[in-house]
Amino acid sequence: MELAEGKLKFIEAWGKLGSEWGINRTMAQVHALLLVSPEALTTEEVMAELSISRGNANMTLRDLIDWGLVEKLHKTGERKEFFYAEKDTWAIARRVAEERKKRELDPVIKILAQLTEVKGDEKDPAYKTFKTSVNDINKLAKNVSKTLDTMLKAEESWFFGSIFKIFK
Amino acid sequence: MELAEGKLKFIEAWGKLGSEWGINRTMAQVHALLLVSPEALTTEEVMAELSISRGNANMTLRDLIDWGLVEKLHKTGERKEFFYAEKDTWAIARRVAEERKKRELDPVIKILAQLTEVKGDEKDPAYKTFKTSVNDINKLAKNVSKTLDTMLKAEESWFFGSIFKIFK
DNA sequence: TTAAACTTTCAAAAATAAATGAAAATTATT
DNA sequence: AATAATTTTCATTTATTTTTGAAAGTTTAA
Repeated sequence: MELAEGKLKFIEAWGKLGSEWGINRTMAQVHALLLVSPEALTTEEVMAELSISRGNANMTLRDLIDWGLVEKLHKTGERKEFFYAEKDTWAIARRVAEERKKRELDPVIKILAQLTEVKGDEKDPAYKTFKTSVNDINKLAKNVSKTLDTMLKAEESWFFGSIFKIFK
Repeated sequence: MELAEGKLKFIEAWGKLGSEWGINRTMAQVHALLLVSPEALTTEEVMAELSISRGNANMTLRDLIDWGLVEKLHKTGERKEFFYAEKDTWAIARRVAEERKKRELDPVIKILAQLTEVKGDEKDPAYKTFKTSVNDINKLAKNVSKTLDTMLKAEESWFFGSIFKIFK
């Protein structure tokens, strides 16, 4: 396979995975494009490579910056802005996990905590089932949260190395 | 908070979380409803509780069955079908992880494997960056996959218990 | 300060995803 | 076998998400 074809396949695959996980397809594609680009790209270049509009490119790049996955660079003598993607895969995974935890998991945990406070008749099966399900999910969510926190603090080596020693 | 209000809040929160993670909002809501229902419900009941159409209820319930989260029951003397949700939170988490891995992660890993085969000029920065990024992501994806496989085989206690001993 | 270069915004349009509901298909009952 | 109950399908409608592109805003340089 040629580089050009591989690049397209990579961008396509990354975009598909993103959209299946609730991330805008274009955002994932722009990220993929920047990931395989050795140099920082301009908005114009992103627009041309992916055939997207200026507005879309601008908003998507801004989102990627918000996610901490891309940084804006200025080249001396150049007027326009350049965009460069963090290339460290482990750092990327951490940023994404961190951001989604904060944006999505944490709010749910807050609501679950409130729901464990719901009072009712202990004899009522509807109440008992509600309470059990909410309590169990709450416990799971808190454990996931705790595990993520630990992973986020850990170094790359934790994931790529020693962790597997505890698995048979 | 009253049970009725709590139930609504739970269904709403579960639906929102689902939609943020690429799962149809209604599907997550139907799942939430069944999770807090002590008895198996009929299609009619699901339709009424969530104000959705028969077609929607039917398709959603079928999807939940495909995901292995809900089972169809038949009550003696009753003509219609009843739907009951698996209540074990750990089992639910495992089913979801397993299914998404199979449906979404595995295909991407296949593509990444192909992309590591792309040949090119080792002097070309574009090629070098492509190769490095693809290789790194491939390595991460395979590690995630391996970790998930191990978790899927493990027992609940693994997650809720001993794992935390390795964390400080 | 003016004008050109560039970036951002956002209302409207397009694309995509989800829901409806009535008809068709299936299944059970008499 | 006819009919009644129930489930499934799917063309159409509705809702949601994403993209566009032109206008407004901003920055830089002469």
